[in-house]
Amino acid sequence: MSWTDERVETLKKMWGEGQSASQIAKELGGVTRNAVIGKVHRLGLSNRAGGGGTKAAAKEKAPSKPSAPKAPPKPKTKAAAPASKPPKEEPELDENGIPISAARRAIIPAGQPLPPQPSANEISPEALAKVSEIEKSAKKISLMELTEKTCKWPVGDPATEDFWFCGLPVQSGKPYCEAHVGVAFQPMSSRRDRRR
DNA sequence: CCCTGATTCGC
DNA sequence: GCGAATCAGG
Repeated sequence: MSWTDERVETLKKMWGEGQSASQIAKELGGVTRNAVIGKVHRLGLSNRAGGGGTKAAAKEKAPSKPSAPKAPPKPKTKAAAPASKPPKEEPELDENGIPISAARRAIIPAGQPLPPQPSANEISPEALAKVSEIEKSAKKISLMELTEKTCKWPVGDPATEDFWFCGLPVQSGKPYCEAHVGVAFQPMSSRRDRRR
């Protein structure tokens, strides 16, 4: 794949929207996130702030190897694991030693945390705005499509067709994407004014 | 371990 | 110019 005008345009657009390099790479297809990042740099828009030339991101990398011709710095020696591979799918055990049935996995892909809809909660307007924004581009996946890596934030009314899960990439080990993590784990400052 | 972007360097 | 490998961090 080459960087056609269209692809570059998509790249710029998505990068401008704050999409991650990996997401952009996935969208474009045929490229890795490295390729995307590399292109971003070559295009000179590595910094999303840009505006004023504030080269704040002056990260000093250790020059490291001024003279180290052939000194394997990273012996990624992944010693070939012998072969203790009981090919049979052993019933994976839960943290409590409880076997997890495949059926159960299918039903509840990533766990059970069905989040509370903070509906009328007082959340940072910014966080809410962010959520509404990302929900527009949410993948709108179904329950069955949830994985450990998809945001499990439910949107809409489960009793209607107008119900789906965010599905965007989760931040880390969290069950939600970054935006939803923002509203899901609110520090604590809602019910404080309950002046009794 | 998952992920991020940043840099280097052979192609 | 390109992007894999690597680095440095969250």
